[in-house]
Amino acid sequence: MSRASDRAYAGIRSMILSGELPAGAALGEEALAERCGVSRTPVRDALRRLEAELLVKRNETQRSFVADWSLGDVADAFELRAMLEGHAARRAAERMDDATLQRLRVCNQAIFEAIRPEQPDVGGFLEGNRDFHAIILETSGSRRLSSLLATLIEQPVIWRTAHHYGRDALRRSHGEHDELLAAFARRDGAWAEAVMAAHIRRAFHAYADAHQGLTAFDMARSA
Amino acid sequence: MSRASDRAYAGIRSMILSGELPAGAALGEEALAERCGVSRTPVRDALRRLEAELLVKRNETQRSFVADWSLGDVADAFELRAMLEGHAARRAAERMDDATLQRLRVCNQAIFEAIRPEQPDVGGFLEGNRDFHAIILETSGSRRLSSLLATLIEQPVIWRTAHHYGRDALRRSHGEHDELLAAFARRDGAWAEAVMAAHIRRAFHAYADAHQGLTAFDMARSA
DNA sequence: GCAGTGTATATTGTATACAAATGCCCAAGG
DNA sequence: CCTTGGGCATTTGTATACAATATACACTGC
Repeated sequence: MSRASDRAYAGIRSMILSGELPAGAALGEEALAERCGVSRTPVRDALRRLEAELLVKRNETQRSFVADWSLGDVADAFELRAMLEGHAARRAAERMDDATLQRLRVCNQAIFEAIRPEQPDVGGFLEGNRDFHAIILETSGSRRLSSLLATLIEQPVIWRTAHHYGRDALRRSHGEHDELLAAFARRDGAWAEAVMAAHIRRAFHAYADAHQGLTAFDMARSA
Repeated sequence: MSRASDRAYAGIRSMILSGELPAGAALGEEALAERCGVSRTPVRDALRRLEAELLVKRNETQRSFVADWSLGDVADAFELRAMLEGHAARRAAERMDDATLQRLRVCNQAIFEAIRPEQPDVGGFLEGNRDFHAIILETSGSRRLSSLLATLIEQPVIWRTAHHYGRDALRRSHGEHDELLAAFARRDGAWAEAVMAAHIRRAFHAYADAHQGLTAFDMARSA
C-alpha cells in the first residue's frame, strides 16, 4: 500500500506487538495519527486491516481497542492454519507439475544452506520458509484459500517461533519440507495434507513451550 | 456500520450482483460516490469490504474492478465453507450444553413451521437457517473461525440457492439440521462435522444444478 | 513505422474541516 | 447514598480540497 497508510499500519502493529500498547488499551484515531506522524485517514485504513487480523477489536460503538491475545487465541490461529494449509497442500499435490516441484526443491535447498552453519542464518531460514509456503499456496489454485490464510499467518508469531528454534528444530523443519516434497512428487494429496498439518502443529507446540504461562505482553517482550 | 458507508456498500454490492456492473468493469471511486449519493470516503470503505469478500479485485496500482465470479469460484467458496463450518460443528458438539441445544431445537422448529405450508415461507426458512448456523458458530468458541467464515457466507448466493429449492429440498435441509441436533445431543464431534460438510456440499450441488452453464452475469440476472 | 519520452488527464492517497454520535461528569432529586 | 438527567468534552463519520501517482496519447527521433 501507500506510504502513509503503511506507516500507520506498521507503526500501530509494532506498538501492539511490542507491548507498548497493552491489551485492552483504547486506540483513539487522533492519538495514533499523531504518534505515527500521519493524518487520521490512513490510520482508519490501518485499523480496519488490523481489525481483520483480530489484533484490534471494536466495541459496539465503533471504538477501537487492542485485542487480548491469549495463548488460546494463538492455538486457535495455529489450528485453523494447520487445517487450511493442510488443505492447500492437498490441492497443491493434486495440481503439482515438475517445474513447480523444482522451484520448491530450490527453495528448500536455500533453507538448508541457511541452517547448515554452526550459527544458523535465521533470517535466511524465514525467507526460504515464507517462499516455500507461498509457492504451495499459489499452486493450490484457490484465491479464497490464499485470502483466508493471509489473515492467519502472523509473521511476528512465526518470527518469534523460529528464533526460539534450536539448530536441530530448524533442521527438523527442513526435513518436514523434504517429506512434503516427496508427497508432492508422488502427487499424494492425503500424504501432503497430513505432513503439512503435522508441520504446523509442531510449530505451535514449539511456540507454546517457549511462551508457557506468559501473557501477550510478556510474550511480545520476550521476542 | 454508519449510514453513508453502509449505503455505499449495499449500493455497490447490489450493482455488482445484479449485473448492472459486469465482471471486469472499472470501479472509479468518484463515479461510485456519485451513483450512491455519498462522498468518496465511505465508498473507499465499501470497496475495502467488498475486496475482502473477493467481489472486487484491485490491480497492482490500486485501481478497483468487478471480480469475475465463475462457477469454479463459487465451488471454491462452498468447499472452504464445508471444511470450516464442518470444523465449527465438531467444536460446537464438543462444547455443547443443554441450553444451547434447546435454542437450536427451537430454531429448527421455526424452520419446520416456515416450510410446512403448501407454499413455503422461504424468507422464514432463510432466517431460521441463518440463526441455526450462527448459534453453531458461536458455540464453536473460535472468534477467528467466525471471522473467516464471515467472508465466505455470501448471503445472495444462499438466497438464490434457497429460492431454487423445491419444498422437498427445503425439508431435506431441515432433516439434516435434525441429524446435526442428534450429533450434538450425543456430543459426537466427528458425526456433527460429517453431517455439516454433507449439508453444505449438497447445497452447493443444488446451486450448481440450477445455474449450470451460466456466467456470473446470467446467474445474477436469474435471481 | 516503431520505440521511447514527455505532457495532459484521470484516479487514487492524504490532510483537514465539520457533522454526528458517544461517553463522561456533575448536579439535582429521590 | 444512589439514581438520573442534561450538557460539555471527546471520538468517530463524512465531505471536500489538495497532493501524488498512474494512464493515455501525441510527439520526437531513429
